[in-house]
Amino acid sequence: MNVTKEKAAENRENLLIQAARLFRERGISGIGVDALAEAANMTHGSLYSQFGSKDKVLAESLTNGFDKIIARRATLENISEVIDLYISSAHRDNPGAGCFIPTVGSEIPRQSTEVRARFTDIVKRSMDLLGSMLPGKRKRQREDEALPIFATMIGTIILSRAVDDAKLSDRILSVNREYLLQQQKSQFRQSI
Amino acid sequence: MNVTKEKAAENRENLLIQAARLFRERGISGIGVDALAEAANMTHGSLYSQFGSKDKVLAESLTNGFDKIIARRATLENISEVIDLYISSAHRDNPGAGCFIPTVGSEIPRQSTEVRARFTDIVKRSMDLLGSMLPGKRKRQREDEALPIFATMIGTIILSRAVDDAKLSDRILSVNREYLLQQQKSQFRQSI
DNA sequence: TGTACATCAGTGAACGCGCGTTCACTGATGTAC
DNA sequence: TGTACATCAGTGAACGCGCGTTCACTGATGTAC
Repeated sequence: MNVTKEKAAENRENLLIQAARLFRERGISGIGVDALAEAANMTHGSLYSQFGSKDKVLAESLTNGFDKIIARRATLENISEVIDLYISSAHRDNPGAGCFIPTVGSEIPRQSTEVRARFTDIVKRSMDLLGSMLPGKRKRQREDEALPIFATMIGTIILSRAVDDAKLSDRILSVNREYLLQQQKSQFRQSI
Repeated sequence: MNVTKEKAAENRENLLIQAARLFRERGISGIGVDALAEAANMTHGSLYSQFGSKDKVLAESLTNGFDKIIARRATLENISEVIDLYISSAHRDNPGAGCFIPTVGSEIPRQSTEVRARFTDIVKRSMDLLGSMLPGKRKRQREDEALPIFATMIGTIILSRAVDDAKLSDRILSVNREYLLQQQKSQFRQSI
């Protein structure tokens, strides 16, 4: 080893950070092993020495990236804050730092067993997190309350990014954000 | 020409049908020109003679495919019927015959100007169609009512397809379908 | 503490393969007279 | 209606390129004595 164990771990972590960004920016089949390695100042051979395959890089970067999103948002307690953050132009315009689901979600059905399992875990943890901010009595009930909100947020970001018309994109964001926030308010009134 | 104009138009139409299916089944970057041509019993050279590029095939197949979905569903008048059809295991399990948005939506931001324009047109026509089934007084208002429903349907199908757990997938479908249908009912009651 | 050796992260050339696209050519269809 | 020619959908070899992966090798770090 011409590098300390510490340095190797640092290189590995750096690769995962770049990979998480690039998969979200360009899609799974839109980024190659060479480009992933280069973004982390590695050779592709070094990437293979660390991970063994592109698929493993994807699997690891999904979990690692999601952990980082959660850590960054640990202060959020209110579902309305989450809705505001998620359905925002900042999120729409920065896929590389945002949620994995709208960026790689439609490629997941064609991925390996391991990648699908990791992705499913992300979905479950998201349901759990959103559910913890909702008023239902049982965990299951809270998750069920979270599901339509979750799906709406995902669909909204996909539409707002795909559309070729800035005004329409802003409209999609604001209409759906207001819809979800309004619904939360009336839900809250009902529960008093 | 070793083929009549009629036969050439038929070949073109056939290619578009196969392309619309394959783009939805495997994603835009997941299917190659050779495979597209082969699925329509063409050579890739013939495809280039007809379309000039993969991008043009995609652009044409988006519009052509969406027209066909609309034609097939011309009898639908009720938003609840649309929700039932869209958020169904049949739709989840047959991406090749379903809506384009959950399958290619996240790849659209990286496509050509023409493809993005075609896709935006599909989004606008979908908003218009869903809006026409909603009670708002003005067209704009009806579209705004349609947007959260539209986004929820898209997000729901993406989640249900991506997830590696049949029970969870079914649950996502049924919870979100019931949510939207229930919401329509209460909306309807309010409007009487 | 000094020496000998094992480890293994990282290097970079090379692999076969499929990608999107080009191009010279074919030959039946369609058209002009 | 018959003949000569233009059209152009379709053919298939070839292009350069990037893909994911393999592999023999390097050499500083880490370890055993």
